[in-house]
Amino acid sequence: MLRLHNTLTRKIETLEPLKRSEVSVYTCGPTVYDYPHIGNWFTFVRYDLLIRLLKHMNLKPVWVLNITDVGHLVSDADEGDDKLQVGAKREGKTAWEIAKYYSQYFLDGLDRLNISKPTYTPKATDHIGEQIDLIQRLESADYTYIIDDGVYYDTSKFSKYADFANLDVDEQQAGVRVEFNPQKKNSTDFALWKFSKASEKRDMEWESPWGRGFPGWHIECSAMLLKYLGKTIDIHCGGIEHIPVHHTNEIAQAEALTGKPLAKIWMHTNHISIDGQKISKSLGNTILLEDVEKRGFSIMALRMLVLESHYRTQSKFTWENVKAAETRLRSLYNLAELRWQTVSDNDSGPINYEEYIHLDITKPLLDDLNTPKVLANISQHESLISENLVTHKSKPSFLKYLSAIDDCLGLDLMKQHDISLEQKDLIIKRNAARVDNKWAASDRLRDQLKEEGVGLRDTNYGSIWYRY
RNA sequence: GGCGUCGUGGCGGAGUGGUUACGCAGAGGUCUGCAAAACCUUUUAUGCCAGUUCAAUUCUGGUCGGCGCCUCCA
Repeated sequence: MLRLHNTLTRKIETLEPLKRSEVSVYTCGPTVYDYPHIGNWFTFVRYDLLIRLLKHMNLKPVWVLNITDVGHLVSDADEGDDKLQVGAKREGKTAWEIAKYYSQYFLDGLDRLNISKPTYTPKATDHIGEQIDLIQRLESADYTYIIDDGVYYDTSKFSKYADFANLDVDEQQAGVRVEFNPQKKNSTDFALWKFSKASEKRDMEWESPWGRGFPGWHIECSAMLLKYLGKTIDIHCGGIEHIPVHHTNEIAQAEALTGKPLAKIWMHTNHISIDGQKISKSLGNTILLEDVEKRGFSIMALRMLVLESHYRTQSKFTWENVKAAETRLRSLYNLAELRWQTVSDNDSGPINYEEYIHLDITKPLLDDLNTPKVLANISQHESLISENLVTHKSKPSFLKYLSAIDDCLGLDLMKQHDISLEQKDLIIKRNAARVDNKWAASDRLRDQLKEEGVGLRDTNYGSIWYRY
C-alpha cells in the first residue's frame, strides 16, 4: 500500500482510502495571471506522479485541480491592486481576458509535460455563488466580522487554528513585515470577502449580501473542494509555502463548518532553487517552458529532471543537469527502441520483468514516491536488459516493463515509432557491403542514416539502430 | 523574533549503524574494418565538535552555514 509523508502528523503514513476503490485528491492550482515558470511546473508534475501511481495501483483518483482566476491581492495592505488587475494593466487587457489566456496556456502546458488530465479543473469565477454561500454559513456560525474593507474570518474562534502549521501566533506578530488593517482583531485573520471601493469599477466584481466586491483567496479552494469532493478527502496537495497560511486557513474555514477533518493526508511539495535562491519574478530568475526549448532541450527532459529529485527535498536547477536529464532520457528511449529489434516475439529470456516492475518501480514509488530510487534501479538494469533483448527473446514482458515505466513516470518511452522500411533497407544494404569489405560504400550508407537521425552500432548479433 | 528544512565526491541526487546508490561530466581502457550515446575500470563524498556503540555518513547533543515560510507565490 502507498505510504506518504503526512504534514498533519509529520510522519510517513499508509494511505487508507475513504472509499474502497476511489481516492479523492485536491491540489492547489495556479493563479492565471502570467506564464508559469519551471518551479510551478515541477509541482504539477509531482501531483501527476501521485495520480499515476494511484492508477497503477488500480485505484481511481478523483482529482480536482482548481484554476484561480479571481484576482487576489498583491499584498495584504490596503492598496488592493490584485494580480489579475496587474496583469491586465500590464498587457492592456481586461482581467477576464488575462484569465482566459493564461488558463488555456496552463491547460496546454499540462499536455506538453504529459501530466494526466484532472477529473475537474474548476474555475473560481464559476463558483462565486458557492463561495458566498460558505461565507454566509460561516457568518451564521459566528466566525466572521465585518470591517471597512471586507468580511473577515476571526481565527481566534477556531481553537485549533495554530495546530496544523505549529504556529506561534504571538511571535509571528512580532516579526511581520507588512502593515495590517488595524481593524483586524487578530493578525492571522483573513478576508473572506473584500469590498470594491465605491470609487472604482473593477473588471471582476460581484454583488453579495455584504455589498459589491470579490472573494478572498482561501474561500475558493474550500468552496470547490466541498462541492466536488465532499467534507473529508483522502489527499490534499500543495506547495510547501501553503502550510502556514493558505492550508491553515482552508482547514479553519472547512472544519469550522463540517466539524470533520478536511483531509486525511496533506502532501506538500518542496521548491526548486536556482543559484541557491528561490525562483521568483522579483529576482528575475524565472525560466519558462519556452526557455527550455530555446536552449535545445525537450520538455520531457524537464520532466526527467523532476523525477531525479525527491518531492520533499529542495532541489537545485542547473542547465548542466537539464542536459544530464536529456541524455538519460535519450538512453531510455534507445532502450525502448530495442522493442523493434528483438530476435523473436517469444518470451524466453532470463529476466523476470514482473519482478523488475515490482522491485524497481512500484516498491520505491509506494514508499513516499521515491522517484530517484526508481531511476537508479532502472539505470542499474539497463545494460542487462539491453544485452538480453538482442540475444534472447522476451518482447512481450519487455513491453509490459516499458508500459509500467510510462504509466508511473509518464516519460512516453512507447511513443516513438519504428524506423521506416526504407531505413531498414539501408541497414540491410550496408551489411551486405560490409560482408564484401566495401567499407566506403558501407560508411556512406551509415552517414545517410545518420543524416536521418538514425545511428548504428555493430554487435555480434547484428547492427542495432538507435535515434540521435 | 517564530516555524520549518537541509548540509553527501566536479555537478545533480538516493539509501543505509558495519558490503556499489544512480545519472551527468572528466580520465584510462576494450570490442570494432573504422565507429558507436556499446562494454569495462577509475577519480581523497558524507560541514565541524563531542557523545552513544565493537562499529556512525546513518542515532543523540552542540556548533557553524545554506535555504524556505511568517506578505502574493509551486
